[in-house]
Amino acid sequence: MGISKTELFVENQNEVAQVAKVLANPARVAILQYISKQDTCICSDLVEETGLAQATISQHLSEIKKIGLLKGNIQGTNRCYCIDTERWEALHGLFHEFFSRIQIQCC
Amino acid sequence: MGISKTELFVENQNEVAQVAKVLANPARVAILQYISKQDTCICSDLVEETGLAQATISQHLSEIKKIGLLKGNIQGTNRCYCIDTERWEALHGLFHEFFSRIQIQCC
DNA sequence: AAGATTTATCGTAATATTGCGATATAACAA
DNA sequence: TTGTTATATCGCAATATTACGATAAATCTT
Repeated sequence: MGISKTELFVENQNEVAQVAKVLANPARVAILQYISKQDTCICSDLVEETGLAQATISQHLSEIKKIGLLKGNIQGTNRCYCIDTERWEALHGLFHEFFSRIQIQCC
Repeated sequence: MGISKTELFVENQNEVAQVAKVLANPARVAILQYISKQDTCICSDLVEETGLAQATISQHLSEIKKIGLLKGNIQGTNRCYCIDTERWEALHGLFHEFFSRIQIQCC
């Protein structure tokens, strides 16, 4: 296999899982943190910052982009990768809700 | 490859990633939600509930267990899987912090 | 135009994940 | 003890992920 049976689950569960999958790699966590901390937004010092190859970083960025977390202003050769605030807050809410909805009254 | 270079990243980043990996599958999300909603805690109607095979559910439970989210009271044949409240709240905090720490001042 | 710089994409190897059937293990019931 | 029920583990096949080098594409510099 290697493929999740998404059709068995409700949309919310699949969405949590899909976003979690993007966060499920320390490089992508680091990339998100790094991008957010740059005033300048002139990115891909990420290669130097993380020690990963440029191709690898580019791939990770595209995974992050897929869930709508990146807003890129392309300024010539230096792409400017920025976090999409609205989307970020939406995902924050998604996870907050997930963690809050659990009722623990058990054993 | 297929293996993340965890040595390149700080502990916090690896921890977020490790937990996210567990949440990165809709079956595990569903299992967590289901377990939390049961007053009774007599689990593994999970097989019937999710439509996945028993072996698969058992495997997912063991992944969830690995990050400390399950407290199992074994009562005879019916294992009782329960969510570990403290751990749950700790992970809630971990993700809340992750989402909050991002400063968005960019582009 | 020609070279330099930056990012994206392709192809590939190594490893991980997902899901399942078959079987093992453990505890209860009769 | 024997059978039943519930869960765990093993082995496997299909697919996904991770990382990288090589190369393409795009833009800037001169």
